[in-house]
Amino acid sequence: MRRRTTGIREIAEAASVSMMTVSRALRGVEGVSETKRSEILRIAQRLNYVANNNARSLAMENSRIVGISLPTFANDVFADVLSGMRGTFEGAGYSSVIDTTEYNPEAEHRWVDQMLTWRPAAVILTGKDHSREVRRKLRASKVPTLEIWDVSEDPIDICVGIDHYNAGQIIGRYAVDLGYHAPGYVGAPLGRDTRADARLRGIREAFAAVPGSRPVRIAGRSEPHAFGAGAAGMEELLRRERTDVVFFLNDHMAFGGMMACQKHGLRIPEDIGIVGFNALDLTAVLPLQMTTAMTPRKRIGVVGARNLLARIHGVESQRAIVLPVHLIEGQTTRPQ
Amino acid sequence: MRRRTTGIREIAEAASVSMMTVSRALRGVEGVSETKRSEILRIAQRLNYVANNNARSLAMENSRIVGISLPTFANDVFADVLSGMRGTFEGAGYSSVIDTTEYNPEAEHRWVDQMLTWRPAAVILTGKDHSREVRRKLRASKVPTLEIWDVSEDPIDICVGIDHYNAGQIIGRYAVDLGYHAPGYVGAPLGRDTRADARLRGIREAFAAVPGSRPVRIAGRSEPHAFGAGAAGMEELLRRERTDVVFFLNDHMAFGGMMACQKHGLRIPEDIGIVGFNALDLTAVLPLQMTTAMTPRKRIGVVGARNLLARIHGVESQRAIVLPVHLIEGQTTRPQ
DNA sequence: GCTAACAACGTTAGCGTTAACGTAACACCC
DNA sequence: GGGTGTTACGTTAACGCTAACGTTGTTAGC
Repeated sequence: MRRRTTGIREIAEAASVSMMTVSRALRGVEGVSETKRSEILRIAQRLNYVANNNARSLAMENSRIVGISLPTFANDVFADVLSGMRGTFEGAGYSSVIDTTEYNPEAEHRWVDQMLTWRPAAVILTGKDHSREVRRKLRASKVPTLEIWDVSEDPIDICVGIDHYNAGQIIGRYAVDLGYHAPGYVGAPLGRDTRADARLRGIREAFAAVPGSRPVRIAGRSEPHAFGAGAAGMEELLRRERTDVVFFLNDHMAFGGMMACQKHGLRIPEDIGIVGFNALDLTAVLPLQMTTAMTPRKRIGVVGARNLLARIHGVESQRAIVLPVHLIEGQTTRPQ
Repeated sequence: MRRRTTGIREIAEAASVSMMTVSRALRGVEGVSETKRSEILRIAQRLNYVANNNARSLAMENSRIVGISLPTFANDVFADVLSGMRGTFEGAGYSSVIDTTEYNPEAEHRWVDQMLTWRPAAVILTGKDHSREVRRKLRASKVPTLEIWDVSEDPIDICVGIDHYNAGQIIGRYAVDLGYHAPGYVGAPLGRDTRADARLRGIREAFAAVPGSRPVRIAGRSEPHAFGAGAAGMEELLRRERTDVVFFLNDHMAFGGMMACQKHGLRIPEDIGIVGFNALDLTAVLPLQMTTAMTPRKRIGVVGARNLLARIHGVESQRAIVLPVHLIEGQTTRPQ
């Protein structure tokens, strides 16, 4: 039985020191003279040494991995959140392992099971709605857990996000104040994206409070591609009944909806109002500035990562952090 | 010194069998009677057993992880490629660990170093251009390696992608055939995205072959957001000189460019032609079907993953696979 | 009734690393 | 010169799991 790969034992032999000294030298912890350390590093390099993280994580009973679960990559929102988080983690020496659930709770459950077998330093989930089992397992594992994008009064551990219901109210009330009274909504099928559902409730609430307003008509599309789904949802709404303002799940869908309106000869905002969500890059280049809500996506990532790092290091902090959403009064709704 | 977590030893004691039997039962390999297997699984469940992948990977000297390196998440192209790959891997019991390099070769190098410490079952890189060290380390590690999106005559191991130079020629020649002769290009700064650079060379080549054509004027933007970058690049081009057709790095940038044209009162396609790339979802909802090139993104993912799996299982296959790109003759260039 | 074959287990020896503890050498201080 | 630190190491025993091989019991075949 022969050794095949070079490990710290081989380095130790080559340097005539103990394995422990090599381990210390490679990790950069104290207890080794600078002379020896640099010699050991040189030898490691020469032997093409590649550390074995599996062995390290086993010995330390915890890995420097942060697991991140997102619903989808096909959404600029999560690209922004990620870019906010990744930098912070990498700076602190953690690697992130990302996966998507495609809005499927079972996939999330499987992912958590799989993730925990790696003994991660922390876990990040999207949203506040998780199966009872997922919550139980994460809490039992004692792994620091961060929930992002949505906020909960009873997070698994800590959470950072926005209040989606309130965001819905904000854009809903704005439309109400502009005199709209026949609202429509185009999003995903109910139950799929619970954050979007919460916003819809906020919008409904805003209109329900006004006498003479019709309830919000909804059309839900589950296509993976936002632009097409927005256009298709708008078409469906147009076929079914007249609305004077339509809210969309996000800006990309809203743009798809605008294109459908244009195709049908509807002028924006004269004939119909359009309200997006998120204030994505797209909205800035349109000839009509879109009415939408600016969500602090990058900040959610940064604040979340920072708090989670503190949590990993044992610092207790605020369990739930709500970041503000700002309305953008654009030109796709009628002027005041 | 006490045991804290429950491992297969605890299960073995509770079930009055050896650790090895538990290991076999949990892994679902043969050598255990069905009666015992189900009993062991029940006990494992009851004891809240969570497998330890670090220990398993250490013992097996290889993990069931596939590392995937992408340039960015802020690009629908890679979301499509990913969705094509992920399904295949998960079906085969592999987890994917995704990271982005943000087009930075050093970040890629660091990522490879980090990845190899996990002893992955395979590694996937984007593009064919990697530092000499990265190539050496991956080859020395014997880890099956797949390069996607671009193709190379000398891949590290295997590759699946499209011929970007040829794709550039295809859209370039199409524009030449339509009679355009003052071309422009809006993309990323040269050297950042080597695939886009190859396409630009193809476009240039197409125009260079035609007498009377001006060389391609270029504008490069490095903003992370495609729509804004496309608009800004177009503005820059308009400020500098007249062009009769503009190629963009991708469809989203092209749309940004179209909006800039509209702002300046330029009609499409009467005053200026617009050519995108990728045939993303967006192009289907526009009132003017965009002239672009359809790239087989999902198929790259599927074919790549399948070939890589074969490679993991020791099956030798074609080292380089080139998939076709189809021109979409839209309405943002003048009719024939 | 003996052997061969096989299924169903158990034993042993690692996998590469680190934590915890031990030790030798030397300095320092009255 | 005895006690007390401090620095720079070394030794030992895990960490949780699996590969390889060994053992036992049962059945089949003649």
